[in-house]
Amino acid sequence: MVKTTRLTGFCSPGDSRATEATTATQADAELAAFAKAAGHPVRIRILRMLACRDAKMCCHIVDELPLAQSTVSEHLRILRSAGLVKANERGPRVGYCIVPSAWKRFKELLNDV
Amino acid sequence: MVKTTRLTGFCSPGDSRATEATTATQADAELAAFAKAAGHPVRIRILRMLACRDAKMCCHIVDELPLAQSTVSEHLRILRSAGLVKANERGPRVGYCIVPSAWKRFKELLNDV
DNA sequence: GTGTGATATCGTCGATCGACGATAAGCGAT
DNA sequence: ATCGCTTATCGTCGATCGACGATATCACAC
Repeated sequence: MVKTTRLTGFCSPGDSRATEATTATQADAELAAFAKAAGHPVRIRILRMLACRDAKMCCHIVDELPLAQSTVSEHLRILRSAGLVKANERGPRVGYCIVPSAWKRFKELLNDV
Repeated sequence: MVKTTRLTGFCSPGDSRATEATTATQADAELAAFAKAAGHPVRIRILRMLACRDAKMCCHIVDELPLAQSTVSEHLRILRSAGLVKANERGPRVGYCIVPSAWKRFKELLNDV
């Protein structure tokens, strides 16, 4: 009988998952997506670079890393598709910067676990 | 000349990466390892379960997830090898719980970026 | 237009992930 | 000692990752 009741309502008095397990699943996916994007040393390093100076250019990042340009571009694409970074397209020279709201949300989701 | 000076000392007044870029690389790897371990919805969900009630058993987790026992065990192994979770072995019944210090360190590293 | 420098994208390759079933190993109860 | 329950490990398979070189795209200078 324990298993049929599904152990619902065990958790903290938080509102987030009070309704249903399905609600939490969405937040889980969101947090997991952020974490996955951040789950590589090179991407952490890139994020750190961007946090220091806003709108760094891709070639600057390439210069500081022992990686091919295409590889760096790929890491930037991953960070961008996760919403952690955005590109201020200004011609062929793209300025990258962190998206503060996404970064904040990432931390909040982590703190809510 | 910009490249030779390595852009040191640009970042936040945090003490952690004040010394050198090499220091940051180590922190990058540590944070990336945490993030990578957390970078899967199922593992986030498991962490959430463990945060609610300390020392949950593996079979309870399996009951709540639409996954095979071996798969859940594998996710737990990943979380354990990242140091985020530890197992209180008590015979065949293993109680899993979060390692608060590791969790705290994860958040701190994230905040330091 | 043509050339140049900066990025993005494509195709490929080996490595790792994520899932599963099957099996082994461990303790507790019978 | 044996059975049953719980967990870990192994082997496998398809999917995705991470790296690269080559190529395409784009805005600006000329």
